[in-house]
Amino acid sequence: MDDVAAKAGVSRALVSLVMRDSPRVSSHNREKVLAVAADLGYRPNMAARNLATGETKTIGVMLNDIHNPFFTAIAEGASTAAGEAGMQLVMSSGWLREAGETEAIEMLLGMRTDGLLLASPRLSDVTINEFATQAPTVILGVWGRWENLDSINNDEQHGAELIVDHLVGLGHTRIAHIAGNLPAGGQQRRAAFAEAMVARGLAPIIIDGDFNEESGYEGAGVLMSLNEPPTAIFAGNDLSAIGVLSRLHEMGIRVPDDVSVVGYDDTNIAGISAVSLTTVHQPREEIGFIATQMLLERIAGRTDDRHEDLEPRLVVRQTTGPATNS
Amino acid sequence: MDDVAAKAGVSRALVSLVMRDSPRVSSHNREKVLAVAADLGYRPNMAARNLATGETKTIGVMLNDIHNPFFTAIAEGASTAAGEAGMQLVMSSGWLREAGETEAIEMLLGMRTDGLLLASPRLSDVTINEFATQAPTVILGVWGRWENLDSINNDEQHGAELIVDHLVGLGHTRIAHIAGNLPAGGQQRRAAFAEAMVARGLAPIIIDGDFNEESGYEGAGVLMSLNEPPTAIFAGNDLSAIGVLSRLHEMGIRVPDDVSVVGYDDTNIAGISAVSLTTVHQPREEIGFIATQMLLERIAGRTDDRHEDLEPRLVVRQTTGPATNS
DNA sequence: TGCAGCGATGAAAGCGTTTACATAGTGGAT
DNA sequence: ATCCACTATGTAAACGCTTTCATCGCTGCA
Repeated sequence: MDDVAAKAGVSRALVSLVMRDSPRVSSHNREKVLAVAADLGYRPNMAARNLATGETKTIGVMLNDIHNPFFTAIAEGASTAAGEAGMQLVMSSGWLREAGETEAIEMLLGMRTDGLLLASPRLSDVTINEFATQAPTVILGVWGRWENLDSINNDEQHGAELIVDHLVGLGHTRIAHIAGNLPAGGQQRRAAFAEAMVARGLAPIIIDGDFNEESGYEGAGVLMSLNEPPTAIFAGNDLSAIGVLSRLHEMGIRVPDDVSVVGYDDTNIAGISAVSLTTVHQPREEIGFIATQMLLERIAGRTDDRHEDLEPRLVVRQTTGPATNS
Repeated sequence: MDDVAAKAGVSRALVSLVMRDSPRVSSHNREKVLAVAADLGYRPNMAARNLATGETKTIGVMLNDIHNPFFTAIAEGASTAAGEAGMQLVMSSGWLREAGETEAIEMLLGMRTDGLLLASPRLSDVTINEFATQAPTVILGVWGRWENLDSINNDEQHGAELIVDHLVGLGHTRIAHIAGNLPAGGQQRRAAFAEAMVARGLAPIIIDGDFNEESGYEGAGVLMSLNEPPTAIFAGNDLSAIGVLSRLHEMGIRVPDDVSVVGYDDTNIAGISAVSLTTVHQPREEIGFIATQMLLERIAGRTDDRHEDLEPRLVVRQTTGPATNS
């Protein structure tokens, strides 16, 4: 900074003003300083600025799993909202491991991002509430007892009902669910499914999994080897539905002729014609966008907790069809 | 920090030593300090530490497009390598826009990450070489005249030959390529394709696109409306191949009966049974892993440039088949 | 008894900014 | 000439840590 000031023939203070583009600088000097800075490759040291101002103009995003297009879409929405507010995004992924998430969040907290956006963390309520005391936080995709943070969620109840109704309407009665694994969410999706089934007098078939392809793949294998295999499978999310499709395909089981498959999230994979997965739509970019706006409000000083619920919508494609009587 | 020192009844210096887990601290005091720190929710301020030490123990990763599973796989490999070396990863995405990439890199440079990993940037050679003077840099996925940085690449020449040979072997002669858009790469893949075709006495059909679904979708539409449409389409990467498949499906064109489709990268989408895309395999995680190791070496002081070339391998699945005589 | 070595201390400088403040120079309007 | 608004300057403190250095008390060993 000294170098720039010297070479531009102005004071350090002025350079500082220019770098923060303050309006109280003559355009003449502004340009001069910027030119010299570019020439010298000078770039303000964010660490120093951060130390001095106490803010980083950065929001930290922890994504449950960067492999899942659902989360990258959320990141995209977040990026847009942050950009509009002149903020940067720092992303980190939990890599589907609890320890990975903790590390990622610790890092973000360590770098003192102005806020924290947690996309479907698998940590416990308690842990998350604790993190939330350290920085303005918005969490999305999981239900829990939140304190001191905003949340934005999908109405799991309704989503599960949409799916069950759709399948029941097609004549299915043996419907299975490959559940995902999100402790903090209190297994809402799984519970909602069970409830919806029971409410219709049907027995919920549920096996454990995780929100990835492997567990869909494994789960489908398990389910189809039952004495009375299900005629429809509701996977925890699109990714695991893809796994289910692969396994069924390998087993020579036709979809939807023999078995119907439903996902959740409506990621772009679901829309591919070759896949054409029936799923529940969630406005992904919008979720990220709104969540970030809520976070910005919180950073700006809002202190009351806000909890938003988004209505899911069923998208019927070609992986669901009438049940075969067997 | 003062608070922790006070509450633990030790000096600030000692707390500092503990936080950096220096061996010169008695285990008694270490535990005590750690306990107090956890209790108080104290976490060293990275900005301050960074200012004092001049290093961040962080490597910045700029991904061409976070939506593309190819890049997230690379990030995963990078994360593993970084983790082993006690470093953190900060990711940012270029969102397929040049300005987005510049911003992302500027941010990483601003936060003074110890190194820069650029995954298929679309910026010009000149720009990238300039950035590389500011921090140890490794670039991957693009060919260019690099100075002062390491690179790791795919042998495009060979990859294109594999594809062309495969298709020609199936009897195809009208083979089209939907090119991607990476200025710095000098359009290597496109050139390699053209060369391979010409070498076999065939006319290369090439249209412009970008490495995403949309451009595959658009491109397929354009290609199939030609008077003499191609019998095989080589998309720039898997993502755009997916777009091609969708468009063909919509147009009622059967794959591979009417038209064969080939991708590039062998992302996990390609492997889905429902898609089963013939493509060229690249060891994604490994690329990220190796690139990060090279970067770590560079950070550690190596100054000579290293350029690695990885051999591609054709994975034949079900989107390619014999050419129909038409 | 003396000495080495270890663990700990306290003080102080430094990292690169921002920020507040007091000061000063330059026109232009009055 | 006088005054004001505007732009710029110089200084100094502060941000929260690391690092160095001289010092010190303790333990155990020769």
